[in-house]
Amino acid sequence: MEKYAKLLKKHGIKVTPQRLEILKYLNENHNHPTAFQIFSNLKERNPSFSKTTVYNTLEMLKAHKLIQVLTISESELRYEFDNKLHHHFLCKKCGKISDIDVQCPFFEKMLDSEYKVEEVHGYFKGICTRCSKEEELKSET
Amino acid sequence: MEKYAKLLKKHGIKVTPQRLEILKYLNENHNHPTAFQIFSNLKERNPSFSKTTVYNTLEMLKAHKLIQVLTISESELRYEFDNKLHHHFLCKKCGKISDIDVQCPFFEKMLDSEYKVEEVHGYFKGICTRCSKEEELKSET
DNA sequence: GTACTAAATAGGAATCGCTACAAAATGGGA
DNA sequence: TCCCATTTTGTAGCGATTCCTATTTAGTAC
Ligand SMILES: [Mn+2]
Ligand SMILES: [Mn+2]
Ligand SMILES: [Zn+2]
Ligand SMILES: [Zn+2]
Repeated sequence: MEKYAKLLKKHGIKVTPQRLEILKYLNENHNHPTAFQIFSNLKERNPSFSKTTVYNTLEMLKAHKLIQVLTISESELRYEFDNKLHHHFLCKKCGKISDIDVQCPFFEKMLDSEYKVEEVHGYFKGICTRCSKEEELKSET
Repeated sequence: MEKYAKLLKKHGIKVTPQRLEILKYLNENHNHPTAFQIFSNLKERNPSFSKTTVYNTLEMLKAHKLIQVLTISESELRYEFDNKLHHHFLCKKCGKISDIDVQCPFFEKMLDSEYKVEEVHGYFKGICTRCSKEEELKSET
């Protein structure tokens, strides 16, 4: 827990129990959770945990580039602690988001372009392995 | 207008005035509009134009892969008629979305992978040229 | 330890993009 | 023309996010 406190201090962010909990949750859950998933999980242990605090904290962590916000879903934002460059795959059937370990080769070029690039997102969408197999089984009957 | 009708017929979609209007609007406005922008523009000429029709039609066009849905914004979906592979840049200041004419080099590889890829999205986010210059001018005062 | 103060949190209301639903309109075929 | 399936419309509803304000917390000075 001390490492999260250090991280926050390093960025000049005041350390609070709620912020530590959110950081810990993101670090231990690499499934790109929604704000609501974070909220409801933390609320279980601390019933007074507030939804607003989750949104405020995520906003602040994002501003300090400590977390990444994914707009891969059409209906809600997904968050992740890991902020090194990688792509994502969204299964349209089960909703699972997987990491794809490649880096955009245009990133460097874009840095030299007329645009001031701050974020790079690579999203693939389709059907995941598990769901594809399930579909095959169904069609065989 | 006849070309839109042909396009719809080719895909087995029944031709209606509303669908033609939406296709025409998307073809003539390459600024990746929101559903609401489409709706309010078409409503000006035809006051009974319905929001639901816009969403239904966009959903149908998307299902037939006639249009692309962009999840680049954090708050709303953007639509475009052009469905050939290209990337996008979102300016966080003015909200403008620009086309970046590159193709994801991982697309082919992903097609051979365990995933069944149906969509590829490449998003860059930051500050556009115009907004960067405006910022410079401000700081010079 | 107490008092003061600014920042953070909690809880609820409000907003907004999108969807669901049912009634009315449309339009092609008998 | 009449029928019936499809489409459109208008409204209500939903869910993710934001806004607002009272309360709590935590740091500082006395
Ligand atoms: Mn990831
Ligand atoms: Mn485009
Ligand atoms: Zn799946
Ligand atoms: Zn801009």
